[in-house]
Amino acid sequence: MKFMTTSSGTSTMSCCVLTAPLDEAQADQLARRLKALADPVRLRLVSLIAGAPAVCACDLPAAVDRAQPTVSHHLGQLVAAGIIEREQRGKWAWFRLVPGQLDMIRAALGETAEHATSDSIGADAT
Amino acid sequence: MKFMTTSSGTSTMSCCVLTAPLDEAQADQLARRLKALADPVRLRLVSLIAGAPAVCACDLPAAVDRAQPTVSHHLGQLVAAGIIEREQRGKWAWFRLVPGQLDMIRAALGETAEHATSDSIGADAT
DNA sequence: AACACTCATCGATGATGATCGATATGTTGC
DNA sequence: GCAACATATCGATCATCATCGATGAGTGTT
Repeated sequence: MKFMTTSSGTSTMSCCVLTAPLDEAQADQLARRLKALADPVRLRLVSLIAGAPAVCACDLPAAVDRAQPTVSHHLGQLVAAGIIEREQRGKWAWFRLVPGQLDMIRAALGETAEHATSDSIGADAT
Repeated sequence: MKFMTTSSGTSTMSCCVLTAPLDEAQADQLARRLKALADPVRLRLVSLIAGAPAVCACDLPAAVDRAQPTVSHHLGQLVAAGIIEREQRGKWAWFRLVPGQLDMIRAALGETAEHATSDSIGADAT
């Protein structure tokens, strides 16, 4: 019942969902990052921020049609998840993607997986 | 405020977060799939199911250390999201990955993105 | 210093979700 | 048909979360 866990600390995320059963720590870590992305408003924020080298927070409430505190809340979640980063620039806050983070998440979801396409589904089920 | 949406019905998900700002429909769709994955128990279920051509539901409650109704609930969510599929095999239910679904999600998160790495962050911020 | 502006934090609220015991549905074997 | 088993559904509970008005903290301007 217990798997051989590798006890990955905080940022290893060994490899991917498809190669070996995730242990609890790996699953928690990946789930935390996916949860940060799994919201329509946050996805749109990420895609807006990804569209330019950096984006001013002042433009975002109108762009996603949400109140300023709501946007600030979502941006905070994305920063906490390490997906975007914040830079104060005088009166304004600018956000940009943290390079490689989205790719890490994508990689954790399956590298370039090319299995799971058998058709007989199971061998002996009485 | 309104983008030119392509009104993608149920499975288009045009391209990816990184190429153009997602409209609300695209963001909703992708968020729904990511939400289905963004839970530690479901991630472990997916990785277990991915490890074999098919997996019997009877093995899963013990494998993820949750009660049977809880596991059934999570499996239902994954099926509803189109990530796994169910097949009744006599008394047992077998689950397997739906080929290509995880890859679709990965693709929506960025194809093979290679931008967002400038350093000056914004040009004029008076 | 007083003001205007940008953005984060606080506090409240309504919605969504994870969990599991109890139960219903469906299957196998007698 | 009945007992035994596998799995889904129901109902309740507790936790998490999205949202926004009000407010606070920081910055630039006059």
